[in-house]
Amino acid sequence: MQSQKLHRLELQVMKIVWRLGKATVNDVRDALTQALAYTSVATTLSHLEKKGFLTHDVDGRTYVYRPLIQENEVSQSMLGDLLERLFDGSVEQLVNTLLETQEISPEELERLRESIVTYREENGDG
Amino acid sequence: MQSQKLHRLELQVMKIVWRLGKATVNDVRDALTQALAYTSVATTLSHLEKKGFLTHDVDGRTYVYRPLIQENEVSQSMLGDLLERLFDGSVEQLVNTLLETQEISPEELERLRESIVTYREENGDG
DNA sequence: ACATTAGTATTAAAGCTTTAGTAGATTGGA
DNA sequence: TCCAATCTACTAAAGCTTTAATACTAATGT
Repeated sequence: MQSQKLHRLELQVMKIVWRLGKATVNDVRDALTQALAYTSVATTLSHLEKKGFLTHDVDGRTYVYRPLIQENEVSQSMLGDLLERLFDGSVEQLVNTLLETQEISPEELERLRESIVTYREENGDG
Repeated sequence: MQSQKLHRLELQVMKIVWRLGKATVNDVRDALTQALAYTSVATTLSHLEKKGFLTHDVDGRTYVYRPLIQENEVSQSMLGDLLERLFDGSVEQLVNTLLETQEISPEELERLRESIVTYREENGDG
């Protein structure tokens, strides 16, 4: 299995493909917020395919790319990586940093608390 | 203010300097897990200084580096960056991904819950 | 058939971090 | 004084992503 780490542009592009389900170069290009040459997008898609994140079907002359890896898998991998590198694996430290920094509404805090309680009931000492 | 984003080696080095409070090239080199040439470490420290993360005092001929930025500041910045890029700013999504992936003990779950409740009381609707 | 359009493949430049060699300077010991 | 050790400064190579130009190919319209 490859590293599952995506760089800035690669991640942007993957996010678009995940959202659309499948996408051509132009689909991706149109969805990007920044202006990029057609060939730049094509190269990036090609790289992502070579790295095993995408594959393509052919429609006429056009490549239609689709994900070979799920967004969740990449999210978990990259978040886990940051957890190690930044917080020495301490989930608590990470969450506390999050609480300190982000402005979180009471409603979201309540949902967070519920998530934790639910998770604890499902996996915990029960 | 600069970007406050540190790359792999830069972060490793900063972590050592943060931990030690101040450090020479050899201090950092000894603390690194991987073997690196003296000059590689020196160059990295020099880069970090140029970027404004460190400064140095002179002790004899030797530079003694010390942080100009706190670990917490960098952690917040980099975590916030990942939050945006990976989870579109949704703290909930991030935390849920964390819960799914990491094996968290019942004790740690309880502490997480308490953190959230405490935070809510301090900042919330109260 | 031919020109135009719209694709992909190839190649490479630009910009970045990482890594380290070499040179120059300074200190300390014999 | 001179040699060895040790430090920084300078330079640059290697490896990476990003960006895009150019070349080539296939389809389309007239």
